[in-house]
Amino acid sequence: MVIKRSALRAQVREEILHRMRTGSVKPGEQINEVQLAAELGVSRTPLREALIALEGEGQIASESGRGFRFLPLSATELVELAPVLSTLEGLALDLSDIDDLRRIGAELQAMSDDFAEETVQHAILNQRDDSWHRHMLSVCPNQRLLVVIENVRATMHRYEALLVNDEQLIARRAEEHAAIATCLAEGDVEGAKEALAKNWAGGTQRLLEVAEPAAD
Amino acid sequence: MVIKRSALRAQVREEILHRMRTGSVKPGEQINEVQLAAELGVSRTPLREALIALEGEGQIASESGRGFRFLPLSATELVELAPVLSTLEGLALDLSDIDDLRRIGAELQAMSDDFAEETVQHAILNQRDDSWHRHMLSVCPNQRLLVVIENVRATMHRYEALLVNDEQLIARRAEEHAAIATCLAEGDVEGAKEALAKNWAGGTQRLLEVAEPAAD
DNA sequence: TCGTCGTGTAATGTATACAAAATACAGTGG
DNA sequence: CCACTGTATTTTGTATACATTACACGACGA
Repeated sequence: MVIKRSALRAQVREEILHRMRTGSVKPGEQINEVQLAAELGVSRTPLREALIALEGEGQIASESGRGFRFLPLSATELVELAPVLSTLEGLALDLSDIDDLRRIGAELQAMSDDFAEETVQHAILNQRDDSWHRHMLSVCPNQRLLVVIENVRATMHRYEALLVNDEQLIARRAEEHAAIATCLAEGDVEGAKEALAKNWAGGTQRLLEVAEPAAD
Repeated sequence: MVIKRSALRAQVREEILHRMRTGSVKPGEQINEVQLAAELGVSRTPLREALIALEGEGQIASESGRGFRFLPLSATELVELAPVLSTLEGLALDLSDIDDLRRIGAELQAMSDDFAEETVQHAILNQRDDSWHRHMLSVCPNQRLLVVIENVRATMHRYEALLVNDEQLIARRAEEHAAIATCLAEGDVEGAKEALAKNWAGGTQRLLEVAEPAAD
């Protein structure tokens, strides 16, 4: 086993990301370094390092002399991100070996059945959604593309706190994923890309419906 | 005028990026913080902050306990990045207003003529290449897409030091850009996307030819 | 001779201290 | 009463000091 003794700044970064994704911080809120550092039980140094790393990743904003602030949620951002992501994942499918996709398609079908299972925590659900897409992309040979996709997805993760346990929502996700998987299993890449685009467009749409208050 | 008193870490970040792009640092090289900090005339704090920011941007690597190192150049990376970039820029064209593209196309034609001018420093040339593409994307309404594109381009910038003043190279670039511009001016988006893909594929190909030693 | 262990040195990671900026606020003048 | 200015306080940005980890090197034993 590879033991990675993670630095404090890595742990702090994870904790901040976690708070952003569980909605325990107000988007757009100003960050007080001393306060947050005390809260996390570390000095300002690793905290600032974590904040700067997140800024580089586009997850946090800073203004010189004025410190850091969480990025506000914006309907525009979400709407803009969807076509980017579906295009990139579509490219990933195009670059993948067709036989690999057929094989993976079958596995993805089994996974999408899990989505229809009894009610689960939405955190778990998002995690499954993640691993589903990751599994779909696992046969794509273009590593750089996967990195870019991961970055874009990270940006969208900021919105996941808006999702609640909505039965209908869960059902639709299961349907959509099943549709994609079926296309892949049949080797119909074009159909899968189309279904993928629908999946992302629908996903953002549902988020927007839930999140009226988070106007742009 | 908006005066932005840039923090030290921002200046340091710029300087490091500059060194990476002018080839004055060895790719893959380990970074000695105290040495580099002394060289830049700052303390380790803003230097480390700049390094961490660059790490978040994917421009340098770090291993906990082992510090920072410049990323090695890799032929694979370059090859993988080309389709990502051309796909994204193609998407940008798809999302742009067709009339805007026609107008911009004419302006881009004029700009591509400049590429054919008398020999210029390759730094200047890259700068022009940049502003050419940026101008092409200026009518794309999807701001997030532009951010993602900028990130990918930033990664490719690490390779620009490999380019030398090669007449043939310059000529081909001028041709390719002119081809794209012509398509846009005629409102032929599909043709432009095709030419774009050729441009990026060709660009990376030329880099690879020049840079045999930088094997993966 | 090779491998292992232990020590010393140099590097990174974190905490604290200091400096400089931005904000809040009270006082003054109109 | 409002606007402005100067000062106090808070907060960020940078430097330095300390702790801890990784690395190099040499001694010891097999």
